[in-house]
Amino acid sequence: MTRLDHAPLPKKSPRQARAQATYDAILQAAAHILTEGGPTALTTNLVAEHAGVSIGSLYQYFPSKEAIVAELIRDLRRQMLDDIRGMAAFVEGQPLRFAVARMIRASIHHHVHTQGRAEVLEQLEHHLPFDTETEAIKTQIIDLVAALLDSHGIEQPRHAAFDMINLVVGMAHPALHVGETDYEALALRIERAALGYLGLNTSGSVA
Amino acid sequence: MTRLDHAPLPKKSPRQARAQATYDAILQAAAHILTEGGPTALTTNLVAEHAGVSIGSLYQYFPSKEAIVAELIRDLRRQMLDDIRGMAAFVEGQPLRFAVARMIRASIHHHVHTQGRAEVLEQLEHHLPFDTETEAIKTQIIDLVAALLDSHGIEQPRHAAFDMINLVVGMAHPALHVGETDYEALALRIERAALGYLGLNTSGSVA
Amino acid sequence: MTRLDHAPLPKKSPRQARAQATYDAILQAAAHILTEGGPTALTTNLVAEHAGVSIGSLYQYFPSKEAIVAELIRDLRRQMLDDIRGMAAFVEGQPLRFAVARMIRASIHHHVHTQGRAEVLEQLEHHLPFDTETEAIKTQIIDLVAALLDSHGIEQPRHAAFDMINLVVGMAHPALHVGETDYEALALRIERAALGYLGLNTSGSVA
Amino acid sequence: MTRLDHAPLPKKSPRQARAQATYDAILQAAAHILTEGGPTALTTNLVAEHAGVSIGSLYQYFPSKEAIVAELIRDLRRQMLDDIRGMAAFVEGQPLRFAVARMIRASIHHHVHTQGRAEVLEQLEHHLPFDTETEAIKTQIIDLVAALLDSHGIEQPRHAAFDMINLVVGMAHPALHVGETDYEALALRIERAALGYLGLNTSGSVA
DNA sequence: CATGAATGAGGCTTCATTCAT
DNA sequence: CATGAATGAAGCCTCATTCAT
Repeated sequence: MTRLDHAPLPKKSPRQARAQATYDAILQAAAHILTEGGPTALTTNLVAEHAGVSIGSLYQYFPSKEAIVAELIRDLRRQMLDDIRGMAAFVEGQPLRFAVARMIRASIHHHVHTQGRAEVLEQLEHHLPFDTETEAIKTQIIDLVAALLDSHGIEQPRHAAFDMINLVVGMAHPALHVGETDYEALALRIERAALGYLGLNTSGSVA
Repeated sequence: MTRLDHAPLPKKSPRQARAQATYDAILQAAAHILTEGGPTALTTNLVAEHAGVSIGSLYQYFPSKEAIVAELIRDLRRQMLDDIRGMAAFVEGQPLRFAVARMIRASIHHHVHTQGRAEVLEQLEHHLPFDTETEAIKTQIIDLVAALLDSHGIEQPRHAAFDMINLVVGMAHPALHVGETDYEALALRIERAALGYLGLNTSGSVA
Repeated sequence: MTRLDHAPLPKKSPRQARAQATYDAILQAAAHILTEGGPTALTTNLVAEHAGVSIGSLYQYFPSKEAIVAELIRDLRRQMLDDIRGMAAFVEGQPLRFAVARMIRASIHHHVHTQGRAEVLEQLEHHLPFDTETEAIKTQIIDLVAALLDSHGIEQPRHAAFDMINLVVGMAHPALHVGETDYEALALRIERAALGYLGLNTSGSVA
Repeated sequence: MTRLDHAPLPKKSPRQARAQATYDAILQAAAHILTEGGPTALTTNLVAEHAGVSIGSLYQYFPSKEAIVAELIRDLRRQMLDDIRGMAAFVEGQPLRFAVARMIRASIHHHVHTQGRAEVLEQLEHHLPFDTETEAIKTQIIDLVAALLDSHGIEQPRHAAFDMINLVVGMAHPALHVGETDYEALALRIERAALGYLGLNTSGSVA
């Protein structure tokens, strides 16, 4: 159960257009199977079939099944980072309340958009060898949020960023999972908790 | 994709003392393997071996591997319910702030106590057939918290209970996973979010 | 694949009434399971359960599963022999045509009466070690029929007896299996073949 | 106890020459094991071993053990149908006596040729889910014989075909099983019964 | 490079049988 | 003797991966 092996990287960077297409098809197929059938449904043969390539070809592009999952995770994290980057740029110079509101909506949007892919992949990530790039991205995400909080004078910004992300995800994810569709109402509820955490007194009370 | 099958129940209730010991040993072994090696490490043969019984004995008590996991989940939920019951009784008549503080500590304690078992089991629960008892317990947990919140005048208490539980678990769980050991500090941070959610203004600000 | 081992005999002759009851209950349970669920449904534990005894007790009376089946087969053959004996006595001194007619009806009756038990048991018999008693009974059955035929001047009576039995069973069994319920019509059809075999010209033609 | 499931079909038709060889080897091995050791000897691992392929390969071509047996049965029935077709064409326009004689010899030949495979497979067929193709073939066989009988003015030709087939098989099969090798003598005995059944008076009597 | 046939370790489960109580 | 807990060999099957064509 070593957790220190080298993370599985894609075997080779696709040089040609066709190769790139195959590569992408495999990832898409894997993502699709994962969201539809869960982790146990993800078999290399099924992925190859869905991707319309032979099992042999699949192994040309990925050294192992884990490598596919790892790449899926990296993709997701990259996209997350991009979203957060965009959001951070957008709220630059705006008051903290506004920034927090944006962040929460962005998070909800992200979850809805990736429709459950995030859930399964995060589960699988736990049982994958440590991946440098993924960790780097996660660090960047924390850093971005921390910088944002720091610029508003929040103490221990990295700590706070960690908590904030967990708070938002922790509340949004189960609600969405259970079928909640009123995203704005959900966002407002999460906002109360987030602002409370940050010590920004909210005007009214639920009680 | 049926989710309506019969939930896997233990096959046969142990009548002799020896049987009870075997039964317990199997569950303990399974829990141990799950926390140490994750879902993929959980094989029936390994469970039997760790439990010090034959594979045949394992199948005397559980009709399938899933049934073991299902029972583990039920155990966890029952324990959760007990903890919450105790907590609810303890905070009876106390102010909401106090109740919330207790609830958060209880939750953290529970997580620490079950050391990650909760995480894996919740993941696995998603891919198991619907289990009436487990769902019943979860409902009772929500009901208890909802009643608590309701007694303090919180609006939409069931909704709030759902959010509160996710908030607490969502924040506590990753922090503990990452190795945080200052439980009191963690509790205080979660408290700020919780009180904010409930609209109970906190005195100071982080900023 | 030796076929020469000793046939499995019941472990001990039951001396007491209770023992006899248990012994019978086991055989009945086995017969029932066999007719209902076929050979694959016959497991020792299930037999014990149906018989209302513990698996340990079952093994007090029968040394193995095969022994149960072997006893079931012996039972069936004994009953067959009895039926044929009765029939042979009944047709004593009657013309051959009459005897044949009786024999056919008796055979059909026997099959209907044991409702499929005969089929399954005959199949199983092929894969059981040679059983002296069963073979002895089968010989006696042939002998009885042969004597009957001989008394009517049929040549090579043992050979003819063998053929006659197969003819009757071979025609009756599939027809009954397919659901034929007009036993008399079936008997008449078989009779034509039997009489033809024996060289007793039938009055009319099907054509 | 459903009998309405899909019949087990071979999983994947072999595209390469190597594949076809593997496919055939599996079926041959299964047939061999079945005739030598009976149903209980037929294990997937043994089949794979005898076929000289890995167990994985076996499951590339057959989704289950039952599927192998089902295919063996279909093979046998197809071959039977072919034999009967040839025989029917051959006796076209010939007198019924001649046709019957041919049919009986063909049947004996078929049994000898498939050396007991028929016996075991017919037994196993009872415990297999309904197979459309097999049933279709059986119907065609009956139809062919019925047409033959009908062309000779036999009443209720389908009924008669059913009886005739059972008569012939019912007599031939046990005799051959018991080791009879004088096929012509056997054929003549069966002929007497068959002609008797059809109402074609035989010249002499056994008596 | 693509293909897909082949591999085989290993997972789940059954069930005849033994044996301590 | 009865009980039923325990055993474990052995069967069925999956699926990640390799390799000849």
